[in-house]
Amino acid sequence: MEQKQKSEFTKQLILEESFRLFYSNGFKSTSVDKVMLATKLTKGAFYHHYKNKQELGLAVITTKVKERVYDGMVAPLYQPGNALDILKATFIDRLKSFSIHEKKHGCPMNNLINEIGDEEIAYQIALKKIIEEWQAALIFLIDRGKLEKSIQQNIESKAVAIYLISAFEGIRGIRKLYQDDAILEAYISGLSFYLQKLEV
Amino acid sequence: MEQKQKSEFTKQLILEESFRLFYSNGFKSTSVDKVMLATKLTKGAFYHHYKNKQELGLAVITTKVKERVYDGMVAPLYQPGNALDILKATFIDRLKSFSIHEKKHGCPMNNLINEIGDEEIAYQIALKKIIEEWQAALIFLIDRGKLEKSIQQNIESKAVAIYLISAFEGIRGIRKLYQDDAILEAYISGLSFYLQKLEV
DNA sequence: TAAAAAACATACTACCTAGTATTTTATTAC
DNA sequence: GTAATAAAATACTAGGTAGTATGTTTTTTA
Repeated sequence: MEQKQKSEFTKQLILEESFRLFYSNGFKSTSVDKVMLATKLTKGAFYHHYKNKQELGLAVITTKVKERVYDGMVAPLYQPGNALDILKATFIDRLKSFSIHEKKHGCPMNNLINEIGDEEIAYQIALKKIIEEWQAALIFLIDRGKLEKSIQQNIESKAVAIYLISAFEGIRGIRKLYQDDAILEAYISGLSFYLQKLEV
Repeated sequence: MEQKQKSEFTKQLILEESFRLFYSNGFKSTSVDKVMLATKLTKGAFYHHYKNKQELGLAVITTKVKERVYDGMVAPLYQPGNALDILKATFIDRLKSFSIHEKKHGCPMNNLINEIGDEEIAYQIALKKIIEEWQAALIFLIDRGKLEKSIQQNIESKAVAIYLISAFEGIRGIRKLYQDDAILEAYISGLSFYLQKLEV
């Protein structure tokens, strides 16, 4: 049973280093050689654990990228409390909490969507799954807010969910072009106004 | 004077083919060789007109990409008429008018922002310029709408402008993951609700 | 403990990459 | 018409790319 652990450790190591490199330098700019240099293992180890680079890309999306979005943007939506407050907290606080690195390099998911989201159907399916998990959590929260009368009844939960996600991913990209946070503050101001209009 | 025309024609040809290939396959996946194969010229011609691939990338951004955004999303904002109607028309009609190809491959500007927007400051400056031209047009229109009492006085024009742009670019990326327009319809519904809240 | 299998290393292939050096062809200026 | 110059073609370099073939070491199983 020791071999399985070792194998799992290596696969995880490759996953972590490749996520890190994909995020910093992009998917296409990150070669298998570069990933394996970072792990201090060799190409032989890589092709023993993964069929090819696409399989690695998919593994990174379905594990690291998915977990990142889930932890940061999905799980908080299932917490108890006033629905609108949770929306505000999740979207605004998350943005404010980003490191310099995360502001400079944008959203790992959005980067992949725009770099390779139109290339392989397999990538589309994997990335779509993350978006839909996020969307479902938002719809759940908005519906709860309607029931609990903190959010207006007449709005379309799905439309609001998509509009929130779109704007968030959009600004993560745009922020990459700037050296300071002024653009984020404008976004937060725009978002706050929007959320206010959802209030009952 | 015939030589200058020929030179200009070649530069334009290279620009057009590279924009097309960057848009379809991405910037990094498009080699100088591929571009020149499309022009039916050779590498010698390329390096006679451009210093390197970065200079080509910048030229594509400052001409083709910029013009595309200007024609589709900026110029319409300077037309006369009810400000809110113009906002609706520009954002919603533009989205509805996209070809299958444009839906599949997203926004050329947003693709570049997310693929190379964190790599070179030169790219950032060039891309930022387009965003700011767009933003300025939106602020101008929203301010006009306030004056003409079709848009609420108490909103922040800049915040609304950034929120509109973010959501639009965001959905252009997300749409790449899907095979149909349902997600766009949800976005349009979300956008319509938002625009309605700007109304006086 | 020996054979089998898994984990990993080494060495390699075939091809693509940006960019350069040099030559040929077309155009312009005198 | 000829020298100079611009436009473009050809041939090349040095290094990176994904992936393969094969060998070695470690672990498991019988």
